[in-house]
Amino acid sequence: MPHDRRDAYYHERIQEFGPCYANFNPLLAQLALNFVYTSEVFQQATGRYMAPFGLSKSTFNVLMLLRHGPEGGMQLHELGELLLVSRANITGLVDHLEREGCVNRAIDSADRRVRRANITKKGKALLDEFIPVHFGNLKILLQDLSGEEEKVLLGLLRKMRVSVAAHAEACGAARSPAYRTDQE
Amino acid sequence: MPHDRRDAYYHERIQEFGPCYANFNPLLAQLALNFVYTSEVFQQATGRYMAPFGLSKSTFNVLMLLRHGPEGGMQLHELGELLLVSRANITGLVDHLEREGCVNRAIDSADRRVRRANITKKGKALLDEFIPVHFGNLKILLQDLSGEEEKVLLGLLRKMRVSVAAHAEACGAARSPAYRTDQE
DNA sequence: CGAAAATAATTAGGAACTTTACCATATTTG
DNA sequence: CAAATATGGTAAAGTTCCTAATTATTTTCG
Repeated sequence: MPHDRRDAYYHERIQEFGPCYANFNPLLAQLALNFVYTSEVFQQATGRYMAPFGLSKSTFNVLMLLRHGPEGGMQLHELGELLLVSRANITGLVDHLEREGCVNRAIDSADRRVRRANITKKGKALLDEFIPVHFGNLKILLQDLSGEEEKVLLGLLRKMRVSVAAHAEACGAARSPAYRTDQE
Repeated sequence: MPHDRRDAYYHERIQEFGPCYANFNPLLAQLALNFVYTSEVFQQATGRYMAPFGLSKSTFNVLMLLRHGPEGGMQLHELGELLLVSRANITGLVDHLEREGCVNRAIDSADRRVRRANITKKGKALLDEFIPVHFGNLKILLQDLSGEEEKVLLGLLRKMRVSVAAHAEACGAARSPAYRTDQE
């Protein structure tokens, strides 16, 4: 079943080795290891062609949310919640994007504590330039999956995420720590 | 289809917004965004309960490879290749694990350039303690997926990884940069 | 109303991970 | 043996992320 060396190391011995443990479930074990591994491979490949555009996974996420999110921009606070990072971190990310002119901050007229981050023309132009490259590369990278497989994978990823999010509290892994520490 | 706000933002407008772009494929776009998002949620949840054991995604990967990898340990160089990180990075990771007594380095008797990293008793004991917790938590986190779904997901993740790895070169995202810079 | 609590964002300080570039040592090759 | 190659390590730097403390603003409620 495995197709490369790292997967093979995990696979070969986990079957005989696992049963010593309580809670052992070889399928879950393989799934977790392969999920992390696949995400490393995928994000390394995409990161490689993002870098020349001055984008990283995080800054791309911010720009995509601002572009596809609600009109009028988003509160930094809200961005942080969606991206699962602390407010301190989102401040830094927006600083970075602001320095490059892709985003601006505006004080919310209704609540002056709030800063709304908006994507600028330059930010949109950057996405306009990057996204076709991204889509083209995704088509290449994922070419061995059929459309049907992509659809199934997308559905399972969503289901997995919802499950993990719903049950994270049950294993002491509730929410972003940034929102835990303040609130109790 | 989407089950949360971040996914919804992407989903709602990408359909109408995407067609402006060359290469647009809404399925691939959703797949990429959801893959990254799911991996953030999953790794945040697992990271939360790993931390008290002094483990991170990277150090856990190293220990798992040393435990399940070949007898006699692995070359640092080989570890780096498997984990897709530079030699400088693997040096640091092994330093860290060595400081904590979970790993030791031994000079290879056949080739004295080579250091072999081995997992120690303490490292094994740490895994012995952590893995049952990990498996228990995985069972909780992924409880909304059926066994069949887990099997399908595992298969698709492997297929996706092989595809990405095979075609990474075709979009200028060949190998770990560490192995590119030195070798040409 | 006005004091206390809550909320939004920032700053400061620091840890972890990662990279590139360079260096030291050991091996292989011609 | 000299040159090229291979393995590891060190140094400097950047990114991402965190916690804790601070500032400004708004909300709550006695």
